[in-house]
Order: sequence, then C-alpha cells, then structure tokens
Amino acid sequence: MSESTRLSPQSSVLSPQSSLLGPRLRIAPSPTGDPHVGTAYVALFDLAFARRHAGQFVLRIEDTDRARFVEESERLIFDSLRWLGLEWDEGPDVGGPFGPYRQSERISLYQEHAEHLLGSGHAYRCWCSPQRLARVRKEMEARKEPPKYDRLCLGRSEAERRALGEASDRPVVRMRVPDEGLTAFDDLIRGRIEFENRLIDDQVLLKSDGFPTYHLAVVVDDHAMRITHVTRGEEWISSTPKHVLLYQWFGWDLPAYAHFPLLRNENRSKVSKRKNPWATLRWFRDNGYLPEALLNFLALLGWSMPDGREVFGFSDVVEHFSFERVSLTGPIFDLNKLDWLNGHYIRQLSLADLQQRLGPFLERAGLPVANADPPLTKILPLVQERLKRLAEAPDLVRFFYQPRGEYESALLLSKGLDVATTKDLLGAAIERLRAAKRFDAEQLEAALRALAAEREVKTGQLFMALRVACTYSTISPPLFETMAVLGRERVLQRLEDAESRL
RNA sequence: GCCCCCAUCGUCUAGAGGACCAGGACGCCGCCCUUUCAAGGCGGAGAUCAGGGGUUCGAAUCCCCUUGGGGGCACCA
Repeated sequence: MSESTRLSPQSSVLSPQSSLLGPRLRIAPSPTGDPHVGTAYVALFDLAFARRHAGQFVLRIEDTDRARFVEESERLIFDSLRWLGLEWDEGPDVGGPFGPYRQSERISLYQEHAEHLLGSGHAYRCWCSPQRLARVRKEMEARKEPPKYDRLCLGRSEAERRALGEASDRPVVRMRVPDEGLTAFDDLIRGRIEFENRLIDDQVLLKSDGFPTYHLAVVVDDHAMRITHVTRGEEWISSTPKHVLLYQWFGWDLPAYAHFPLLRNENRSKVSKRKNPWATLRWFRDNGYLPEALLNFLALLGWSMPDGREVFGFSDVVEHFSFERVSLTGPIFDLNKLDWLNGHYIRQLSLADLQQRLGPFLERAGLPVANADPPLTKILPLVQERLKRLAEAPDLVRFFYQPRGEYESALLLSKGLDVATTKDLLGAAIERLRAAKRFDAEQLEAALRALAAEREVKTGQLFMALRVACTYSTISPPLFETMAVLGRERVLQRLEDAESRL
C-alpha cells in the first residue's frame, strides 16, 4: 500500500453507501463554553442544504486546544443546538461511520499526516521559542513586511538549530509554503479568491504538545469525514489558502468552500461572547425567545426567501436555500426585529403550548404553575398578545397572585378627580360588584359603565382607578376580563384595600 | 503595517443593464379601534443606490480608483 493511499481512508475504509451520495456538511464548534449564535447561524444553513440535497449533517467537536477547554461545553453545545431544532446525523453522541467525532480522540491521525508531510518535504520541524517568534514578527512588522516566520529552522538539524540559541525543547511542525505562485479557491458565496504564496506564513500544523492546530485538523478531518462543503464564518477566508495547499500536498480533492458573512453587533464588529451578552444561544433561551423565532430570524440575516416572505420555518429554508442567495455583507444583529418576530410566534402558540413553554419562567419567578388559582388557562389568553419574550410573563401575571400590591396611592386618582370623589366611586363600585348577579366581563362592564354615567365621570376615570386597585398598575390586560378572572372575592378585597389607602 | 472581504432607507433586505425619480420588513411618526397597555387596520417620513471616473443608446446593477466598514496576520479556534 502506497503512502498516499494509506493516508486516504476514502479508498478503503468504507464500502460505497447510497446515503453518501448527497453532500456532507459539518459544524465544528470548539468546546469553550456556551455555543456562539454564529455557530447556530452557519449550522442552520448547513443542515438546510444537507436536507435539501439528501445529504448528511455532521457535528464534530474541535477540542485541540487544551488551554481553552471548558468541561461542560460539549453538553451545552448539544443542548443548545437541539433546542434550536438542529439535529445532526453523525456526531460524538450519536456516532456514525467516520468517528470518532472528537478531535482529541484522533490525535494519531493528525500525527501520521504531519509525518507524511515531513517526509514529502512539505513540512519541517521548528524549535524556535515563542519569545523569538514574537520578536521576529515584531521586527518584520516594523519593516512593513507581512509578518511571517523567518524560517530559521528550515533545513537545519536539531543540533544545528540548537547551536543558534533561543530554542525550546520540543519542536513544532510547520508547513513549508511555496515562495512563489498563487493559491486560490472558489467560494460559493464570494467567487474566486486569490492569495500570493509569498505572503502566506509557514503555519504551525502540529504543536509542541503533539496536538494539531486547527489548520491541520480541519483538513484531515474534513477529508476523512468526506465533507463536501466546508462552511464557516468569513473570518476563515485568509487561512483557507493554507488549507488548499494541504489538500494539494495530500493529493486530495478540494471541497467546496462557503464563507458566511460575520454576524455583527451595533458597532459593526463581530459579535463576541465577551462584548455581547446575547452572543450565546443560552441567552436567547433564558430570555424567552422561541427557537422557531430565532431560527427564522437567523435565516433572515444574510439570506432571503425568493418570494420575499419574512416569516417562515425551517422547512421553507430547506426548500429554498441556495448559497447564491446569501449576501456578502455582515448583518447587524437587530434584537428589535427579533423581538417583533418572537412576539409574532408567541401569538401564534396554542394556549396549551404557551402554558407549557412558560412553565420554567413562571417557576423561576416563584409563581404557581400547577393548580394555580386563578388558573393559567384563564390568565394566559389575557397576556399572550402582550408578550414579546416569554421571560416577560412573570411581570405581567404576578398581580393575579398577589393579594396586596405595592403602588402609590396617588395612582388611584385619575386626572380631574380628587380624593373624596375617588373614594366615593370606589365605594359605589364595591356595592355594585357585590350586587352583580354574574361576575363575568360583560356584566361587570355594563354595571360599571352605568356607574360612571350616574356619577357623571368619564368611563376612563373610573376604570383607571379600578385598574390600579385590582392590578396595582396603570398598565394591565383588559379590565373587566381581568376582574372576571380574579373573581368577586379578590376584586372586592382589592377595591376595599384601595379605598382604605385614600 | 501587510493581506483579504464588503458597501441599497436607522436596521434586515429585494434588486443579477432598460419593468426602479428603487420594493418589502423591523423600528419611528400620525390616524382609526379602544377603559390602560398591547394586538390589529390605514397612512406617512426615511436611500441623490458611499464618492469619483469609465463602459453602454441606457447602470443600483459591469470595470477602475478613492473613501468607509469589517476580518485575518498565535504552538486559539
């Protein structure tokens, strides 16, 4: 078996499978904590494209950086992506024919490939210390030259190199980039992109701890896992020529590339977990965004439906996605529009669904969920169309369960009414409500409108006083329905309480 | 500093030479509905298509330059 076939699992490991005929895409997050929205953004289109063309979507964990590794993140990644509804066909937890799907479990594969490049002269060992590298880089920059490694170690034996000083004990393996020529690739979204080889750095492929860098690992894995379309953020464009070179040296076919625009924050820089609290998927979940709304919104960033529809689901993306319709500019993440979309989806929810989704938020706020009195099925219809985010629900619902509220008694005084009049009105209202035959919205409205008319006050004046008394706020769901849900006893109690505050 | 990518209303976008003195959505403003807040309906303001050169009978659409923005330049991904 020749060296190159040994390195090319494609020819031996698997027998042809019909399921492998379609495209294969992957999302490859690093386990550095809560996954970034950008990860979901790209994954959404990956999955859509894979589904559209009957291919596969793969999840691979790129855990080659032990320093940045965060213990729980793998679970966080699984949870967040699944919450959004993005399911993978192959991955560390579900397995698949090209595993393992964690790079830390494939170290020897990368080492073999580095060895291969060393043998073919496309790579060399480097003993330069980090200090020296930093110094060299600085010097080059001062000379206004592209900052690159100066190749001090190229062509030298370990002994020769050590004699020169500033060497560390364990070498790295660097790729040996050609001095001349051009390396180019065709991006599905941007077209042809070219780089001059002389400007490309001799990238480290294998670190001194034996782990690969991203550059070696992606290429080896994408090939080994038969990835046909490499999708990722625009930030990777400038390292792509290095990857292209590796494919060439290994004698492998190049995958298609698609670099998505970078999601940006309001200052136009890329969204980062450091600067933007909403950069993680977890944030959206915790703040009560519906996964279908987030997904819809993400699909609207940098992509649009051919027919211009703005409200659509994942199946519509599957049906219509194409790389050609992805725009080139990095969209600013507009939470405002997301809120609108989220509110739209919330209004669409069935009562039962809404109640279920609200459960965790109400519980967290210490509000009753099961056996609540008044029951949520009565309350939720009143707040549903007022919600933009599920997390707002507790504040809208709380007053139903608070026998006594905190509010300025002055709020009870509607414009143009003095204390005595208001007190009198409240007293009269109490009487009417006590006498009301049925305590439903219709009856209440009739009775109270009549009262306002008799006392010659504007309905709004009376109603606002009652609203504050019953809901402890000048802003509330419709008054009579609210009163009906509260029930006679609670309403009378609150009105009496209000009366006594004046 | 060097390299790369990008450029249509505040924001997301439609637009792939004539159908555009540029369409939609969010936001904003006004009116209607109305007991508050929402939701909903109707209407409005908002882009000399970054600027300048070309190409063409004709350019938001093609080319070049300038400017602006972004990204990359680690033994991080």
